[in-house]
Amino acid sequence: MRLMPSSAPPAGPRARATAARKESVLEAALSCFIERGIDATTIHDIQRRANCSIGSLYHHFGSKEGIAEELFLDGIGRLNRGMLRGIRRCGSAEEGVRAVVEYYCEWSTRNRDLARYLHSRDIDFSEEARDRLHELHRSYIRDVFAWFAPFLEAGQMRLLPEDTYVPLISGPIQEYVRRWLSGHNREGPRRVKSLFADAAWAAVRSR
Amino acid sequence: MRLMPSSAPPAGPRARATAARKESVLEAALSCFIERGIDATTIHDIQRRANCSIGSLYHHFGSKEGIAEELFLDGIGRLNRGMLRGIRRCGSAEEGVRAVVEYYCEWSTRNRDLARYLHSRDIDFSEEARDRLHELHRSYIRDVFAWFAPFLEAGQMRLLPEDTYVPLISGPIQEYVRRWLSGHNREGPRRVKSLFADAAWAAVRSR
DNA sequence: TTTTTACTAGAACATAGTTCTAGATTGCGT
DNA sequence: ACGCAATCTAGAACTATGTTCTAGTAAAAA
Repeated sequence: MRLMPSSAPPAGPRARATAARKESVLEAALSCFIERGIDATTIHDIQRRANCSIGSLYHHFGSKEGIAEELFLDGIGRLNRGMLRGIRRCGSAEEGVRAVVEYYCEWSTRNRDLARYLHSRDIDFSEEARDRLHELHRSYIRDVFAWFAPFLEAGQMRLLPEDTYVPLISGPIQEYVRRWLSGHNREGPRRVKSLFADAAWAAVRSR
Repeated sequence: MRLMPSSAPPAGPRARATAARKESVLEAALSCFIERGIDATTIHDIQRRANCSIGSLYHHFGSKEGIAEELFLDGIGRLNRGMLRGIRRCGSAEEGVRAVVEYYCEWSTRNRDLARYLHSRDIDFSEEARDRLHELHRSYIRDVFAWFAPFLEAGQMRLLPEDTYVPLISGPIQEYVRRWLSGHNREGPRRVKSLFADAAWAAVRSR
């Protein structure tokens, strides 16, 4: 039995081609979903735009819903990883909290379509996808809290119920971005970034 | 030509029956959507549960999407009206802000299914439904701001970009509730209600 | 080279949203 | 009371689309 590097980019040319194919399908799906809506997008639309066959789609994703779920989970994964990198560059709790808000602004502006899609969280995900999502979220939260823990213990931040930090810190900016993406607000998030960063820090810093 | 009271409950027994039928369809649709997801719910499911015919469904709502949109808009309407009633009972800016947070907690707890559905905002709405939603939202915001205006002018609240008040005040509690409804948080919002009310007021009161 | 696995292809199928025509019911004017 | 018009209901027929299935191809393993 031969061991493979588990997380690094897989070596073989076959595996590489597969990954590229899946990637191109997700890209095609995203642009269709944004353009016409999820329901109105047919498998054939995706297939045409991704230049692949029906069989290929079903081989890799199992169903249309499978594509939608993968796109969602993949997007959340990217966002979380980027966020963590941003946080880990910081040297204080305040910097960390502000980084969360500011990174979210930047990321949503740079990845508008994906951000828009991630805000359209459906009831429609399968049990399995929901579980994967929860697991993804839990491990992300674990990492984030691990980073903040020392600052919490050092008394830089208030002690609050665990579940309230995320809403307090990123609730406002998420809501702002959501409104912006769906056309309610004129101004993009960059203009109000520091205002929301201030508010986030004020909500969790110790008094 | 006979004038009708425009918003009051329509008089005729026919109109009453129609309203009841539509209501029962929306109720049936909601329970199906929550139980099986929107996509997995068939028109026939709704029809069976609402005890009506296919023809009737299409006569009143035009399409499955039409039902979903109506349910959404109707829900938002209820929530907004209740919220406004709550706000208008208040006598100060602080009371008003706290009322927003607290009412949202109460309403979401009492109307879990509907709240859950309202959080599943789709990309899939039609242009028309999106317009109606924006109009609904604009008129709600107008009313809320009209109530807060005197307090703002009296200097009880900070002067901020218009689009930021809603996210600052209700962003955190909305995010908390969303997480709770989709199973991330154990505790319902009632326990953390006053914590979020404090934070909301702190974010917008003048310093 | 042979064998096995991973992948692609697209025609055939089945399911579920929608349309359409006919008919029932209600309210109103006469 | 009666009939006309409008509103509403019914469900079979139709169509669009998600999915399955069988066959075939290319790449890795033995």
